[in-house]
Amino acid sequence: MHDMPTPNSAAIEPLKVACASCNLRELCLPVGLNASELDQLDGLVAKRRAVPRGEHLFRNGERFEALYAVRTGFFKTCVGSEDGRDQVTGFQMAGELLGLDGISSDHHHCDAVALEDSSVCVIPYTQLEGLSREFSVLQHQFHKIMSREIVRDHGVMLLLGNMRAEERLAAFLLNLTQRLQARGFSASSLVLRMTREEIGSYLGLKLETVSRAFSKFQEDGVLDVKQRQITVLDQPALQRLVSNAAC
Amino acid sequence: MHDMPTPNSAAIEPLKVACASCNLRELCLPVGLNASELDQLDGLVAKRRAVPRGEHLFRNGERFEALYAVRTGFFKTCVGSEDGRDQVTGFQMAGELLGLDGISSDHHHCDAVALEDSSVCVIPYTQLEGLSREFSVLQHQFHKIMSREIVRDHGVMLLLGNMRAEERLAAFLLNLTQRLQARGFSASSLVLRMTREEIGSYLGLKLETVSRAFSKFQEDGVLDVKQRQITVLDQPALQRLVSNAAC
DNA sequence: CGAGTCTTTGATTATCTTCAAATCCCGTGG
DNA sequence: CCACGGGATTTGAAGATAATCAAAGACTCG
Repeated sequence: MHDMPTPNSAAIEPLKVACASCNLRELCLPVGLNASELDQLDGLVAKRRAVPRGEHLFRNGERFEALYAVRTGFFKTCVGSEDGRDQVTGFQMAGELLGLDGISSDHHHCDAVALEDSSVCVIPYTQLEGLSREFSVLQHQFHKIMSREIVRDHGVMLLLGNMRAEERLAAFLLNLTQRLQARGFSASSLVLRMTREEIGSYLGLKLETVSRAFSKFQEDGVLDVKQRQITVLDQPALQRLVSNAAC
Repeated sequence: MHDMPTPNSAAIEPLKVACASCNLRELCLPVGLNASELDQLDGLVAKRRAVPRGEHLFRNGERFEALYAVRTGFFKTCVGSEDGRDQVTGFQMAGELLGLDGISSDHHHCDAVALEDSSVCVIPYTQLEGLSREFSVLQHQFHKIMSREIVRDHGVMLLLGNMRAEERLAAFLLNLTQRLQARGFSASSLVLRMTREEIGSYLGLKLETVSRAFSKFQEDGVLDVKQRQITVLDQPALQRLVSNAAC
């Protein structure tokens, strides 16, 4: 036994990470907290965990103990149908919370997988409940995050229920660029961390259909597509596709 | 002006309704509370509101003030795409909570419409946050309800993304009968409160497709369909359809 | 009883999936 | 440094599923 994290399992780092100095604090759980409250939250978020690309942060059925805030990297969550094939339910980037589904039954209801080398803050759930009984701002922020997830899911249901392939892909790309922009990245240039198949699973499409939609956007001069390197050339065109959905 | 509720607007009844004596307390927010806690929750849930069939309980964009627990009746919630057509995101029956989407931004993000004459308990949200800071059991129960909604939504995403028409309808009917059974109704006989179009909107299908799926189930002896009166004749067949989905 | 809504059913069409094969790309090891 | 291997992506052709269009029939509510 030695101190190095084993290369093939998610390493636990007992490293202290201060929410107070985290550049994600305006996107994450600490929104609105004052200095003293931040300090107490930091006492709770004592652990960080590294998750190498391709590894699970947690699996469907595992006991739920903590929420995870993405610090760096990129995740997908998927639920599995009983026979094996699965549905990607979301992609999570820095500042977003993973594991909310686990509260309902003390067990996780989906898999969370890192799509690139990532690290997360571990937020022990019982302690979070305790602290949010003390600080109404934290309580409210936590509730807002859960509610936002519900609103997001309803948006995905609208997408899956009413939109056609190209409209779905347009909505997906706009959503991604918006979130990247909120984190200081370009609104027009992005590198996809997921495969066509994972995009397809999220959008309720087969990978070939996703690929064809990308090609169509390329032909139409809406996107420049170089494998996973995407440049948005005509954002209004994407917007129009989404707005005119289900006409 | 007179005391009668106006027939075309949801009436406000200042009637005291005791959670403590409500036969839904094992399905609703009060789960796990002791007598004294129940009493305090009752102090908060002071109002009941009647919503006639076809009326809105709240609308997309309205200010969010309170959650609503369905006391009697049946609701649908829908989100609208920008152009007009909308997606039903859920059907709610007795003991289920409406309005959770509103927490995220202090405004409702969907419409809630009564599908039959209904009544709800009004739960002022700020007060609920206050009380759940005092009672950890209430707090946890509330979190579980939000988390359960997220898990449910992920299930719908799986349905919309991976299942074919008949599989979707089977999953829908099994879900309905399970919830009705939990409320003491028959697991094999039910009256649909929604139109084929509303079912279709929820399932991402057109009303004709829903109708054809019902006819197919009737032919195959899986269901007896008399308009909205449905009898499940072969529940295992429905289960198989759902389990084998996306093979 | 009648109007209007809801539902069913048939025929045709659009969209997406499936199957298949070629190509691209990245990391690895020689 | 370059060739190789395997996963990822693109593209084409054929087939399946659900949408659309259309019309008739059934039920509900006033």
